[in-house]
Amino acid sequence: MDAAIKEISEKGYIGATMDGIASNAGVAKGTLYYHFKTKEELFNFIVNEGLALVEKDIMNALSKEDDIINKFKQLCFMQLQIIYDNKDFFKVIMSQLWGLEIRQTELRAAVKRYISFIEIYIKEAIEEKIINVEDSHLLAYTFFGIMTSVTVYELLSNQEFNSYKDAEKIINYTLNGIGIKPISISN
Amino acid sequence: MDAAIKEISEKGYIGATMDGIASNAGVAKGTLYYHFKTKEELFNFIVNEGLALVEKDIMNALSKEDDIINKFKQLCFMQLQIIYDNKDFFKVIMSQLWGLEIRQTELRAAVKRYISFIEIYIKEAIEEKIINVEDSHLLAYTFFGIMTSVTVYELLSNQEFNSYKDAEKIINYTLNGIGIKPISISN
DNA sequence: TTTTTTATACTGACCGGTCAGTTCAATTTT
DNA sequence: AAAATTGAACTGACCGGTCAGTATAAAAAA
Repeated sequence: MDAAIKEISEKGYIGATMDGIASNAGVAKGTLYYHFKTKEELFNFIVNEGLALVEKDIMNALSKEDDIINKFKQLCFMQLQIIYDNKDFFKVIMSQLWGLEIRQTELRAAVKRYISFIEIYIKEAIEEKIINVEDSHLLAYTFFGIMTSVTVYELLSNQEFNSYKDAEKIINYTLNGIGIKPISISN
Repeated sequence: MDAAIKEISEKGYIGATMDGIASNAGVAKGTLYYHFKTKEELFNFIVNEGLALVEKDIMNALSKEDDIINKFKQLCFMQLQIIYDNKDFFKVIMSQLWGLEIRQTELRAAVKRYISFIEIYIKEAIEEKIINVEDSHLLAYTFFGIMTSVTVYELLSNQEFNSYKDAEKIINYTLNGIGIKPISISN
């Protein structure tokens, strides 16, 4: 699985070869086809398995926290931490999110499920009125965008993402914005 | 150019075929190779030309605005508008941003330039103290992440992005966050 | 105990299709 | 006349998927 994630994160789904994945994993190509019928099946397995693991991780950590504000802050922090710890996996997700191939449509469905999972916590925070936002759906996606920008940051900027200091900055930014009065452009 | 963007946004760089792009554009393959030496050259042209156009657009609009707060709000709005109007182009960018191929490294350099361009306006706002943020660099990337999440939103959520109403929400969110007191997790 | 069978995991050479890129004579545009 | 475009045929590298065969450990039969 690690070998496939690495290969696909570097070369994309089509660019990644089964030979490459196999040699990267230290097995023969035949072995890959013994376990997975097709390249696509291997890909789907990685995606679903990976996202499920992440969800489990988050659910586990948040169940221990019962103060809702802390729960939400913890959610932000974990999100950043998980993306930071699984950069290659998220590169695979991000690079394959677009496009019209079947595997991509399926990937989107999986990511959608994941974002809905995040949205649950946002809704919870809205109901308890600790968040002054009304559109939980749009916020969940914006939230996702912010969190993934970490991967972009480290990929483009030469600076390394400082897991703690930068996470704090981003979280505070998420919580309070940049501090300009609200606007109204639609009327 | 439109034909190539559409083809690549649907099938990815490798998945897109020169035959497909040609027939999509209503020209012969030979014509493509008359103008561009290789597929990669065509890709690079699209990326650089596209980003340059966007930059020009933004610079033009912002030069007409001299109040710095409005300038910044306008920047947010334009960013959303441009992404909304050029979804396919941004899909190409986002899908090709990751990975280690030469074209991808070059694409990253181009996007990096673009984000630096955005950062100029953020710095300006920081200097004028209309923004209570100190790390313009990190903010510029977060900013980029938020803006691109619009594309994700429309791709995953079934709802269509309502250009004005949703843009307002996102901008207000960008400006003021979700309204929780700042935290301090690093110490 | 020895032999045979079965199941599971793995191997890697090979085949067939795909596609970037080439070539070029003929046609159209400027 | 020169420049741009066409379209069709061709090449060759590359890669997903196949498959006959290997290894081996455990169970069943002798």
